[in-house]
Amino acid sequence: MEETAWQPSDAEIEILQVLWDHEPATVRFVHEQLSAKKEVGYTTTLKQMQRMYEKGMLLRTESGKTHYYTTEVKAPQVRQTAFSHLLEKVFNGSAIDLLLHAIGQGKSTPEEIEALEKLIQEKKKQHNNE
Amino acid sequence: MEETAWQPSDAEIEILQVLWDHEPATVRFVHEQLSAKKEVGYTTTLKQMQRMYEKGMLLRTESGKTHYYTTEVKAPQVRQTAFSHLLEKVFNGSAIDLLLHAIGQGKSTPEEIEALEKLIQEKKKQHNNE
DNA sequence: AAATATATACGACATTTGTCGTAATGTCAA
DNA sequence: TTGACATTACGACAAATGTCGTATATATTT
Repeated sequence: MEETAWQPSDAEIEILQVLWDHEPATVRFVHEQLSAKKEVGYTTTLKQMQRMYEKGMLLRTESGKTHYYTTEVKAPQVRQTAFSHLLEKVFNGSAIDLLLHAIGQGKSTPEEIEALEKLIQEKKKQHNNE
Repeated sequence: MEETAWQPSDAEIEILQVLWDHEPATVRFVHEQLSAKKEVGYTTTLKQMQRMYEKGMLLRTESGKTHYYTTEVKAPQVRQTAFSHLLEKVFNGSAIDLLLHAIGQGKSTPEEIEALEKLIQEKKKQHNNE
Protein backbone atom coordinates (compact mmCIF):
# COMPACT_ATOMS: atom_id res chain seq x y z
CA MET A 1 0.00 0.00 0.00
CA GLU A 2 1.33 3.38 -0.83
CA GLU A 3 0.70 5.98 1.73
CA THR A 4 -0.24 9.61 1.49
CA ALA A 5 2.01 10.68 4.29
CA TRP A 6 3.99 13.29 2.40
CA GLN A 7 3.24 16.87 2.89
CA PRO A 8 2.42 19.24 0.06
CA SER A 9 4.78 22.17 -0.33
CA ASP A 10 3.68 25.73 0.27
CA ALA A 11 2.84 26.44 -3.33
CA GLU A 12 0.98 23.18 -3.50
CA ILE A 13 -1.06 23.98 -0.45
CA GLU A 14 -2.09 27.31 -1.90
CA ILE A 15 -3.43 25.48 -4.89
CA LEU A 16 -5.14 22.87 -2.78
CA GLN A 17 -6.85 25.57 -0.77
CA VAL A 18 -8.41 26.97 -3.92
CA LEU A 19 -9.50 23.58 -5.09
CA TRP A 20 -10.95 22.50 -1.78
CA ASP A 21 -13.31 25.42 -2.05
CA HIS A 22 -14.06 25.23 -5.73
CA GLU A 23 -13.37 21.85 -7.19
CA PRO A 24 -13.51 20.81 -9.86
CA ALA A 25 -11.68 23.74 -11.36
CA THR A 26 -9.51 24.58 -14.33
CA VAL A 27 -5.95 25.78 -14.19
CA ARG A 28 -7.09 29.18 -15.32
CA PHE A 29 -9.53 29.49 -12.47
CA VAL A 30 -7.01 28.41 -9.88
CA HIS A 31 -4.49 30.73 -11.41
CA GLU A 32 -6.81 33.66 -11.17
CA GLN A 33 -7.50 33.00 -7.53
CA LEU A 34 -3.81 32.82 -6.80
CA SER A 35 -3.14 35.95 -8.78
CA ALA A 36 -5.42 37.81 -6.44
CA LYS A 37 -2.94 37.11 -3.70
CA LYS A 38 0.40 37.14 -5.42
CA GLU A 39 2.26 37.66 -8.64
CA VAL A 40 2.70 34.42 -10.50
CA GLY A 41 2.78 33.30 -14.11
CA TYR A 42 0.06 31.15 -15.59
CA THR A 43 2.47 28.47 -16.70
CA THR A 44 3.87 28.32 -13.22
CA THR A 45 0.51 27.40 -11.82
CA LEU A 46 -0.04 25.03 -14.70
CA LYS A 47 3.24 23.28 -14.16
CA GLN A 48 2.64 23.06 -10.47
CA MET A 49 -0.75 21.47 -11.01
CA GLN A 50 0.62 19.06 -13.56
CA ARG A 51 3.22 17.90 -11.11
CA MET A 52 0.64 17.53 -8.41
CA TYR A 53 -1.34 15.42 -10.83
CA GLU A 54 1.67 13.25 -11.55
CA LYS A 55 2.20 12.75 -7.86
CA GLY A 56 -1.39 11.70 -7.47
CA MET A 57 -2.21 14.69 -5.34
CA LEU A 58 -4.79 15.84 -7.87
CA LEU A 59 -7.12 14.07 -10.24
CA ARG A 60 -8.43 15.44 -13.52
CA THR A 61 -10.85 14.84 -16.32
CA GLU A 62 -10.72 16.50 -19.67
CA SER A 63 -13.45 18.15 -21.54
CA GLY A 64 -12.03 18.91 -24.96
CA LYS A 65 -8.66 20.39 -24.34
CA THR A 66 -9.42 21.72 -20.92
CA HIS A 67 -8.66 19.81 -17.77
CA TYR A 68 -10.82 19.92 -14.70
CA TYR A 69 -8.94 19.18 -11.55
CA THR A 70 -10.11 17.79 -8.25
CA THR A 71 -8.15 17.04 -5.12
CA GLU A 72 -7.08 13.62 -4.07
CA VAL A 73 -5.64 14.73 -0.74
CA LYS A 74 -8.05 16.41 1.60
CA ALA A 75 -7.73 19.18 4.12
CA PRO A 76 -8.10 17.05 7.27
CA GLN A 77 -5.34 14.80 6.05
CA VAL A 78 -2.99 17.64 5.25
CA ARG A 79 -3.80 19.39 8.48
CA GLN A 80 -3.17 16.28 10.45
CA THR A 81 0.21 15.70 8.90
CA ALA A 82 1.26 19.31 9.13
CA PHE A 83 0.13 19.54 12.70
CA SER A 84 1.97 16.41 13.73
CA HIS A 85 5.04 17.60 12.00
CA LEU A 86 5.01 20.91 13.82
CA LEU A 87 4.35 19.15 17.08
CA GLU A 88 7.18 16.67 16.72
CA LYS A 89 9.82 18.72 15.05
CA VAL A 90 9.31 22.14 16.52
CA PHE A 91 7.58 21.52 19.81
CA ASN A 92 9.40 18.34 20.63
CA GLY A 93 6.18 16.43 20.82
CA SER A 94 4.85 18.51 23.67
CA ALA A 95 1.26 19.12 22.69
CA ILE A 96 0.66 21.22 25.72
CA ASP A 97 3.45 23.57 24.75
CA LEU A 98 1.93 23.96 21.36
CA LEU A 99 -1.48 24.59 22.87
CA LEU A 100 -0.19 27.16 25.26
CA HIS A 101 1.58 28.86 22.47
CA ALA A 102 -1.53 28.85 20.37
CA ILE A 103 -3.71 30.33 23.05
CA GLY A 104 -1.08 32.76 24.17
CA GLN A 105 -1.15 34.06 20.66
CA GLY A 106 -4.05 36.15 21.72
CA LYS A 107 -5.67 35.79 18.38
CA SER A 108 -8.80 34.24 19.76
CA THR A 109 -12.08 36.02 20.33
CA PRO A 110 -14.23 35.56 23.43
CA GLU A 111 -16.57 33.34 21.47
CA GLU A 112 -13.75 31.14 20.45
CA ILE A 113 -12.54 30.95 23.99
CA GLU A 114 -16.00 29.81 24.98
CA ALA A 115 -15.98 27.12 22.39
CA LEU A 116 -12.62 26.04 23.55
CA GLU A 117 -13.78 25.85 27.10
CA LYS A 118 -16.59 23.57 26.13
CA LEU A 119 -14.23 21.33 24.31
CA ILE A 120 -12.03 21.16 27.34
CA GLN A 121 -14.97 20.15 29.49
CA GLU A 122 -15.70 17.41 27.02
CA LYS A 123 -12.18 16.24 27.21
CA LYS A 124 -12.29 16.15 30.96
CA LYS A 125 -15.42 14.06 30.98
CA GLN A 126 -13.79 11.67 28.59
CA HIS A 127 -10.90 11.27 30.93
CA ASN A 128 -13.12 10.71 33.93
CA ASN A 129 -15.11 8.03 32.22
CA GLU A 130 -12.12 5.98 31.36
CA MET B 1 17.62 45.48 8.09
CA GLU B 2 17.49 41.89 7.16
CA GLU B 3 15.03 39.85 9.09
CA THR B 4 15.15 36.44 10.63
CA ALA B 5 11.80 35.47 9.28
CA TRP B 6 12.95 32.42 7.40
CA GLN B 7 12.29 29.06 8.83
CA PRO B 8 14.98 26.48 9.41
CA SER B 9 14.55 23.26 7.50
CA ASP B 10 13.86 19.96 9.23
CA ALA B 11 17.48 18.90 9.43
CA GLU B 12 18.36 22.34 10.70
CA ILE B 13 15.77 22.20 13.41
CA GLU B 14 17.10 18.88 14.62
CA ILE B 15 20.48 20.49 15.02
CA LEU B 16 19.03 23.53 16.70
CA GLN B 17 17.22 21.33 19.19
CA VAL B 18 20.48 19.77 20.26
CA LEU B 19 22.17 23.11 20.57
CA TRP B 20 19.37 24.76 22.47
CA ASP B 21 19.88 22.15 25.14
CA HIS B 22 23.65 21.99 25.09
CA GLU B 23 25.24 25.04 23.62
CA PRO B 24 27.96 25.74 23.06
CA ALA B 25 28.73 22.45 21.42
CA THR B 26 31.05 20.96 18.86
CA VAL B 27 30.04 19.36 15.62
CA ARG B 28 31.05 16.02 17.01
CA PHE B 29 28.80 16.38 20.00
CA VAL B 30 25.84 17.43 17.92
CA HIS B 31 26.54 14.65 15.52
CA GLU B 32 26.54 12.08 18.27
CA GLN B 33 23.23 13.28 19.58
CA LEU B 34 21.72 13.08 16.12
CA SER B 35 23.21 9.66 15.56
CA ALA B 36 21.27 8.41 18.52
CA LYS B 37 18.11 9.14 16.57
CA LYS B 38 19.05 8.46 12.99
CA GLU B 39 21.72 7.31 10.61
CA VAL B 40 23.74 10.19 9.30
CA GLY B 41 27.33 10.84 8.33
CA TYR B 42 29.57 13.11 10.33
CA THR B 43 30.36 15.32 7.38
CA THR B 44 26.70 15.71 6.71
CA THR B 45 26.16 17.22 10.10
CA LEU B 46 29.30 19.27 9.69
CA LYS B 47 28.22 20.65 6.36
CA GLN B 48 24.80 21.40 7.66
CA MET B 49 26.21 23.33 10.58
CA GLN B 50 28.63 25.20 8.37
CA ARG B 51 25.79 26.30 6.18
CA MET B 52 23.76 27.34 9.16
CA TYR B 53 26.74 29.37 10.25
CA GLU B 54 26.98 31.03 6.86
CA LYS B 55 23.33 31.90 7.02
CA GLY B 56 23.83 33.46 10.40
CA MET B 57 21.66 30.88 12.10
CA LEU B 58 24.57 29.77 14.27
CA LEU B 59 27.55 31.52 15.76
CA ARG B 60 30.88 29.93 16.55
CA THR B 61 34.20 30.49 18.23
CA GLU B 62 37.25 28.42 17.66
CA SER B 63 39.55 26.92 20.15
CA GLY B 64 42.44 25.55 18.18
CA LYS B 65 40.97 23.69 15.27
CA THR B 66 37.69 22.95 16.93
CA HIS B 67 34.65 25.14 16.56
CA TYR B 68 32.15 25.68 19.30
CA TYR B 69 28.74 26.57 18.03
CA THR B 70 25.93 28.49 19.62
CA THR B 71 22.54 29.35 18.26
CA GLU B 72 21.60 32.70 16.91
CA VAL B 73 17.95 31.84 16.37
CA LYS B 74 16.06 30.78 19.44
CA ALA B 75 13.29 28.33 20.04
CA PRO B 76 10.52 30.87 20.73
CA GLN B 77 11.32 32.58 17.50
CA VAL B 78 11.30 29.40 15.47
CA ARG B 79 8.17 28.17 17.16
CA GLN B 80 6.45 31.43 16.50
CA THR B 81 7.28 31.40 12.84
CA ALA B 82 6.46 27.76 12.38
CA PHE B 83 3.21 28.15 14.23
CA SER B 84 2.16 31.16 12.20
CA HIS B 85 3.03 29.40 9.06
CA LEU B 86 0.92 26.41 9.92
CA LEU B 87 -1.90 28.65 10.97
CA GLU B 88 -1.90 30.74 7.83
CA LYS B 89 -1.08 28.20 5.20
CA VAL B 90 -2.75 25.09 6.46
CA PHE B 91 -5.51 26.34 8.70
CA ASN B 92 -6.36 29.38 6.68
CA GLY B 93 -5.64 31.65 9.59
CA SER B 94 -8.33 30.13 11.76
CA ALA B 95 -6.65 29.77 15.13
CA ILE B 96 -9.69 28.17 16.62
CA ASP B 97 -9.64 25.43 14.02
CA LEU B 98 -6.07 24.75 14.87
CA LEU B 99 -6.84 24.68 18.56
CA LEU B 100 -9.73 22.35 18.13
CA HIS B 101 -7.63 20.11 16.02
CA ALA B 102 -4.89 20.13 18.62
CA ILE B 103 -7.15 19.28 21.50
CA GLY B 104 -9.13 16.79 19.53
CA GLN B 105 -5.86 15.00 18.98
CA GLY B 106 -6.38 13.37 22.31
CA LYS B 107 -2.72 13.41 23.05
CA SER B 108 -3.10 15.47 26.17
CA THR B 109 -3.04 14.11 29.70
CA PRO B 110 -5.50 15.15 32.40
CA GLU B 111 -2.85 17.34 33.96
CA GLU B 112 -2.32 19.11 30.73
CA ILE B 113 -5.99 19.60 30.31
CA GLU B 114 -6.04 21.18 33.75
CA ALA B 115 -3.26 23.52 32.84
CA LEU B 116 -5.08 24.40 29.70
CA GLU B 117 -8.23 25.14 31.58
CA LYS B 118 -6.42 27.56 33.80
CA LEU B 119 -4.99 29.29 30.82
CA ILE B 120 -8.42 29.62 29.35
CA GLN B 121 -9.68 31.19 32.55
CA GLU B 122 -6.84 33.65 32.34
CA LYS B 123 -7.75 34.46 28.84
CA LYS B 124 -11.34 35.06 29.79
CA LYS B 125 -10.38 37.44 32.53
CA GLN B 126 -8.23 39.31 30.15
CA HIS B 127 -11.10 39.71 27.81
CA ASN B 128 -13.41 40.87 30.55
CA ASN B 129 -11.01 43.49 31.75
CA GLU B 130 -10.67 45.07 28.39
C1' DA C 1 -11.10 28.37 -43.97
C1' DA C 2 -7.97 31.62 -41.82
C1' DA C 3 -6.75 34.18 -38.02
C1' DT C 4 -6.84 34.60 -33.12
C1' DA C 5 -7.07 33.23 -28.64
C1' DT C 6 -6.51 29.29 -25.25
C1' DA C 7 -4.69 25.26 -22.99
C1' DT C 8 -1.60 22.08 -22.35
C1' DA C 9 2.99 19.90 -23.06
C1' DC C 10 7.95 20.20 -22.58
C1' DG C 11 12.04 21.49 -21.29
C1' DA C 12 14.98 24.65 -18.67
C1' DC C 13 17.14 26.93 -14.92
C1' DA C 14 18.23 28.71 -10.30
C1' DT C 15 17.77 27.55 -5.35
C1' DT C 16 17.54 24.92 -1.40
C1' DT C 17 18.14 20.70 1.01
C1' DG C 18 20.08 16.55 2.36
C1' DT C 19 24.15 13.62 1.85
C1' DC C 20 28.79 12.50 1.35
C1' DG C 21 33.66 11.69 -0.21
C1' DT C 22 38.17 13.48 -0.27
C1' DA C 23 41.69 16.67 0.71
C1' DA C 24 44.03 19.67 3.77
C1' DT C 25 45.35 20.97 8.20
C1' DG C 26 45.91 21.12 13.04
C1' DT C 27 46.69 18.23 17.57
C1' DC C 28 48.84 14.98 20.45
C1' DA C 29 50.82 10.92 22.13
C1' DA C 30 55.00 7.96 21.45
C1' DT D 1 59.50 14.45 14.80
C1' DT D 2 56.51 11.39 13.28
C1' DG D 3 52.58 8.99 12.89
C1' DA D 4 47.80 8.44 14.01
C1' DC D 5 43.69 11.00 14.65
C1' DA D 6 40.47 14.44 14.70
C1' DT D 7 38.44 18.52 12.38
C1' DT D 8 37.38 21.47 9.16
C1' DA D 9 37.27 22.93 4.19
C1' DC D 10 35.69 21.99 -0.44
C1' DG D 11 33.38 20.32 -3.92
C1' DA D 12 29.84 17.25 -5.74
C1' DC D 13 25.40 15.30 -6.65
C1' DA D 14 20.55 14.09 -6.62
C1' DA D 15 15.98 15.42 -5.60
C1' DA D 16 12.52 18.75 -4.72
C1' DT D 17 10.71 23.36 -5.44
C1' DG D 18 9.42 27.50 -7.60
C1' DT D 19 9.37 29.91 -12.00
C1' DC D 20 9.04 30.52 -16.75
C1' DG D 21 9.55 30.59 -21.96
C1' DT D 22 8.43 28.31 -26.11
C1' DA D 23 6.13 25.04 -28.85
C1' DT D 24 2.06 22.63 -30.08
C1' DA D 25 -2.53 21.47 -30.36
C1' DT D 26 -7.39 22.90 -30.04
C1' DA D 27 -11.25 25.98 -29.93
C1' DT D 28 -13.46 30.13 -31.50
C1' DT D 29 -14.54 33.94 -34.08
C1' DT D 30 -14.84 36.16 -38.43
